[in-house]
Amino acid sequence: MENPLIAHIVKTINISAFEKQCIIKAFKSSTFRKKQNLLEEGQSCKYLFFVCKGCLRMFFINDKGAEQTIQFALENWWMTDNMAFETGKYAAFSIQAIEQTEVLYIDKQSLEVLLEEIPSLNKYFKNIYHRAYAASLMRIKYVFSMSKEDFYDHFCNSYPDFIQRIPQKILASFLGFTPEYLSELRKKKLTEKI
Amino acid sequence: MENPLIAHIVKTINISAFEKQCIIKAFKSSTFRKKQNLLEEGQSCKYLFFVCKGCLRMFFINDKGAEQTIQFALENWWMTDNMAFETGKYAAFSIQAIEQTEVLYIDKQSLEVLLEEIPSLNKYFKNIYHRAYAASLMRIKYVFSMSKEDFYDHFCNSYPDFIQRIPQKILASFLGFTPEYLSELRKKKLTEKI
DNA sequence: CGGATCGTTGATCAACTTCAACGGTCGTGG
DNA sequence: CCACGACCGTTGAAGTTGATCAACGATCCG
Repeated sequence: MENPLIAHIVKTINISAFEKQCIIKAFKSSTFRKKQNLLEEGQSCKYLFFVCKGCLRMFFINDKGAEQTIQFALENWWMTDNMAFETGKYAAFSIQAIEQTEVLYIDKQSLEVLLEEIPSLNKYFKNIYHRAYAASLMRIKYVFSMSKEDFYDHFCNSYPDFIQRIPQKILASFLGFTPEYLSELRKKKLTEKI
Repeated sequence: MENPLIAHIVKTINISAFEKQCIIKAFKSSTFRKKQNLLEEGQSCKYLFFVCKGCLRMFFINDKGAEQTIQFALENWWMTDNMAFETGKYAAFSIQAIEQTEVLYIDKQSLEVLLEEIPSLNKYFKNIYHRAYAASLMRIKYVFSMSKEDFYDHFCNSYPDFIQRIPQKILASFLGFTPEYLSELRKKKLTEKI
């Protein structure tokens, strides 16, 4: 029975059994229940999280006082406030469990030690960030090129099973519109289908 | 007189004189004139570009046939269609010079060889993508939390000298609205200042 | 059972787009 | 070097999209 993080790492780089042990030792594990915060906006961001099971979301409070979700992390995704984790400054975002979620986590100093011990991990993380960056640009592309309605359709088609797992309020804020408007769209889809 | 790429790399990692030579040899240089394309949407994306001087933009054609700019690359920035460069699939974006621009560029195979020769470059690129990813998330944050007017103000305040360099049409599409509306905003700012 | 939160509905309103038209400027070919 | 065409920025009128606000029923959780 292997650690999901190790399983994920060996998809991109080769590591020895000893290195696997180093990695396993460097991470701690924890479970968060629904709605529990892993990080709060304005606090310092100590950890980098890897989702083994469950689902996280990253959000911030906008000028109207509403929670604005900006991304999700499912199984095998990394999540932290990258800027804050790296620089030691205060977090611009909060991270919260959407459902009960098991994570592995590591602090910055331990991560640096680990990267010294296993330099090839730099390649692994290079790939992780590379993909995350590319995905993020595609997201910007979609935001700008689609109407809110099309954006909703596109999301439903791309992640049909995932929309079942998240409250509509959160989905609405992720897509960039109000829960009321989402409600209207859903109604429209229903009448269209009949 | 040092190569700007080398100067940029040594800010994050230490490399030997020999390694510097390897890097210099691996890249080719080229100059593109204003409006010239470095990459076209739908074609294969062969190169990764590093801007030595000038300015590039990445854009795509939206469903209304208009060019939608999604990011810029100034001096010391990397740019390519990451997804297409990595996977070998067709580019989702075009890349164009906004002004006369000098770049260094490398193809995927040469880059892979170089990364084998100088593994510490993985760390350098890890940092590049990490920062690009974080910046991209901040951009999404701004898009969602600000009105178009505030977004425009924010951009003007953040890059006061850069707005002089780009046509308004391109700036409007980058900010996600029409040139007509940008024109209205500009007029409004002028009357407000008096 | 009771309170809080969530999704829904409808009316009103503001932000932004669309379209068409005009003057200015830039670059290109003669 | 001039003249022409193409493109760019601007204006204003009319039209859409999506936000806001308030109110109600449903559901979840303690």
